[in-house]
Amino acid sequence: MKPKDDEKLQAIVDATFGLVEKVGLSGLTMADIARAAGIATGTLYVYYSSKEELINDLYRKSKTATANRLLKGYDARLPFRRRARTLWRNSMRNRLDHYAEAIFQQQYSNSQWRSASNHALFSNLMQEWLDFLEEGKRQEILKNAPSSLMTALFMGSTRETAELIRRKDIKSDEQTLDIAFALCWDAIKA
Amino acid sequence: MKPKDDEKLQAIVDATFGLVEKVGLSGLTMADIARAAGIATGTLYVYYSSKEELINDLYRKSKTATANRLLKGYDARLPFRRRARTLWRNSMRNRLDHYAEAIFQQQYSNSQWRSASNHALFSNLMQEWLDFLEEGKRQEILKNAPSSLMTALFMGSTRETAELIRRKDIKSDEQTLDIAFALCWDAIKA
Amino acid sequence: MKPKDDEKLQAIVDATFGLVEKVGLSGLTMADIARAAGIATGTLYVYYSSKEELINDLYRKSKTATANRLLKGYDARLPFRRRARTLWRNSMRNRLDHYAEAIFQQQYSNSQWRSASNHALFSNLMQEWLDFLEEGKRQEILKNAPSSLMTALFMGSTRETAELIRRKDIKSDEQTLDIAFALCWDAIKA
Amino acid sequence: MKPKDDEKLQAIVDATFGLVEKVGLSGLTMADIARAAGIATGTLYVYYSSKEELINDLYRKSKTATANRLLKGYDARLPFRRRARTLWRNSMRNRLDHYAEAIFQQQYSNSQWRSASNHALFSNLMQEWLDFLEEGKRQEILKNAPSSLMTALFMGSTRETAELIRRKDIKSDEQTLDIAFALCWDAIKA
DNA sequence: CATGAATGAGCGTTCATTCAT
DNA sequence: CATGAATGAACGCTCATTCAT
Repeated sequence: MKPKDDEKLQAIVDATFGLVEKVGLSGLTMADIARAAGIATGTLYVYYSSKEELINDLYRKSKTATANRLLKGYDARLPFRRRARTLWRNSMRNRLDHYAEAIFQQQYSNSQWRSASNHALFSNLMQEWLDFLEEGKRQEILKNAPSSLMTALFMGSTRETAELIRRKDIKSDEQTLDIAFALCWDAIKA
Repeated sequence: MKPKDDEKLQAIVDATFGLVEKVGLSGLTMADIARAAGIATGTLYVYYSSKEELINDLYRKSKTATANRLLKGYDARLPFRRRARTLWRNSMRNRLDHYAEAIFQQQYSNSQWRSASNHALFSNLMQEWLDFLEEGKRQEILKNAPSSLMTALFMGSTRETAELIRRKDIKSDEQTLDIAFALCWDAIKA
Repeated sequence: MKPKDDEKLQAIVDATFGLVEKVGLSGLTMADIARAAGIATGTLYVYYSSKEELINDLYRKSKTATANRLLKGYDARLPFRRRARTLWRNSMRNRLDHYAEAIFQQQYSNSQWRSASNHALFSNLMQEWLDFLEEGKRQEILKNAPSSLMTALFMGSTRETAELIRRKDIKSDEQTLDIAFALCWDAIKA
Repeated sequence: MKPKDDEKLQAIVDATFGLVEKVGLSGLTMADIARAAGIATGTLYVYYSSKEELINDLYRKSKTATANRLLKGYDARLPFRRRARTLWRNSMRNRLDHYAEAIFQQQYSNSQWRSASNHALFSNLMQEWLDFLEEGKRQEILKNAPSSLMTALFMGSTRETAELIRRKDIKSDEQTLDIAFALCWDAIKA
């Protein structure tokens, strides 16, 4: 008996992220994914029963991986601003180091594939972030504003900073990043 | 593009925006557009030589209309914060009142249709905005930060506020909007 | 403007009957039909929105044509046995002259495509036949047996006789056909 | 065919008949058969080298079993009409008690799988039936008509009667069955 | 100009069959 | 022998584009 091959599954995942970066989520075809993964089209259906399942599973995998990366080095016992900085740096590095995944997540959110179950998943993953915001508000370190606005500001900042670095419009040295974060911090602090 | 019949051209434009709101940019088909505009598919090709041209022209039209709406009531002789407030309110109202266009612009930016010429167009239209930011920085009213970050913060704020109103998560009375704008203003002011 | 082409529609119908005779109903493919009809696969969908619609419409067309052929020369004022003979001969000739249609109808009845609406249609077409049987029973010319059994005997007789002629197991001269019909008549007469 | 494991072979046969009843002959897939039989798809190919072989073998098995059931209780020394009645009852019961097989045989006859060798097989199995008809004709108990017509009448009668009972259109008591058989008998008797 | 029938490459998916384990 | 992952041709169907009318 030949068991399902983890290498092939990983090849499918990698191929799909790579293709989304090149042709966009709506330009994805099962044939292209199979070709890029080095397998036959039919083999795709051994691992995923439909294109929808494949894309939703990829979103789940990607969200989980992103969450882990965002929380890397995060320690609730550290000073609040230091924790904010860690989250900000992690978020920005994640966008730079896993650009294809970031593109995928963004396009997925506006796509026909968005599913309710994955939206709930998103909520779970973001719970720690929302708790973080609430703690900041309680301690009057952060402004008492709707979390959605705070999140938009924070994410907008990391996204645009990463984009500027990608385009080599700004350098990615310590000093520049400190300034960029400082702006974001001033925006949300009380 | 040969605008032989302005009424038909307008029907195509309106039909396309309406369809994007319903089925998304990637769900658009030329047949659907023609049907919604009340013409034959072949006639579409009298006005636009391809789907790509149609979509790019729509993006241009939409961007121009948006720019005009954003600058409505804007007067360079008014106090700076008052001008910022006008731009912020215009931006938010634009998202609420022309939701289909907002959806279209957002999906266009992540799509296979994005063209370099239209990206440049964006810069032209936004020149006034960038001048506005530069003036604020010069007068030390705004932080001296990259304009892209400022723009991200400003747009993130109007987008999320509009979204909260759409979902009826917050009311749209004067007081609430004043608070929402105040947050944004604190974010960018020096 | 180019209107839908009756010739093409007829080509589709003819091609499909011909293919069913060769490869069976379950062996039908849209690509084969298009090829045999001399058109592109996409064109098939101008005339029928799905394979199901095509097959159901063909069944309807075929049943109507069959009904007309069966009733050809039938006159309610003629003697009963003479009318029975007319129906029997028509049924048998129909099977010989339109063999592909007969095959199609038979396979359709046992297939996944059978639809309720077409079953009702069948009832309408057969009403005259059932009335005929009832009249015979009332006049005590026919046995007072369930119509389904009478129909099975009658159709079985015409089907098998036609089949024997097709295989050249028997001749199709007047005398032979008279005997074959006489057997059927003895079977159902009172 | 290598019957390495009779239990598995029987499981395949049972599974296939069961599936044909549910999804029809053209809806059969090797994967479904294997799943229903509790084995792997590859194992199917140990017992049958192709789908065609499987189906043809099933047809052979089914025909043999049917023949045995039809001849059950048949004794050449009994009176002719009594023997006819036994054959008629056996045929009808067979259709009711082994409906899946009856469906299979009927669909097989109109399918792409029909093979010449199995058609010959049919003749062998039916030899006794044909001898029976010839004996009846010789003794001038039966009409001197082509056996194919007699067979069609006889089978049509049992098939339709069984179908009426299945649909609960008629009862299956002794009296009703006696009448149904009487009709058939009148049809073929001299 | 306007029409909509015609086109055919390409889509997501299925499935009989093979073969490494 | 038994397994089930792997294969790829073929399926029904879609759709941007063309073109005869």
